[in-house]
Amino acid sequence: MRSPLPRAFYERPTETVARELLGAMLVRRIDGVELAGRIVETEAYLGGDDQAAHSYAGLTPRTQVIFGPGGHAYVYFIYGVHHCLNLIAEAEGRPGCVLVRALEPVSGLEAMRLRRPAAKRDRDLASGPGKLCQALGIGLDEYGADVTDPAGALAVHAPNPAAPPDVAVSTRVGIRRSANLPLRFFIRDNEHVSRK
DNA sequence: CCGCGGATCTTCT
DNA sequence: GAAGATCCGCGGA
Repeated sequence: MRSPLPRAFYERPTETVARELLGAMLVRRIDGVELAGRIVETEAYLGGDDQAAHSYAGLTPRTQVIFGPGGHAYVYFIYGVHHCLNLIAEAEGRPGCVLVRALEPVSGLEAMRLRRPAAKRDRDLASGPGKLCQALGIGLDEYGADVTDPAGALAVHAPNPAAPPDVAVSTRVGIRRSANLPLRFFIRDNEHVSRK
């Protein structure tokens, strides 16, 4: 009997949440099937003076959920093509979110392959923020979803405490502003990380 | 393996 | 108008 990580896990400093999400299991129920992947890469987007964060522009219809309580999903559409999934950190009233950048597929691989026809190998299924949303069928319908809800279609389960990941840190990928901050976390030498 | 450009929508200047 | 937390197919080495 598994249960999702509680809200208290998320309502902590964003960097801590980003680091400790490594190794956790993202579980997606869709079309009667359960898909799951281990989180192997994340990035923290902070409140305050992090100019790369969407919340830097203030509270807007799009960024509303980032200012709400922790443990909810922030999904947005980018480049007219892809969706990206974030998990909200910090308590209500304080912005902060964690971009889920890559998963190691664990179950439901057949369904993931059907959703990702461009993936030639299994390491292409979810090794990027847009790829993993496509693999798991995550879109704007999941905006605001409560990932601490055991009955929800999207949930996150605790990592195995007996196998703590070897965590590496770098600058974030694909941004221009506040680009020099060490806010990207990934599991060292994992084949499913989006890039070196 | 590496670099380049197109796709195509939302948000902000 | 333009940039953007991206991905993919193509061509060349």
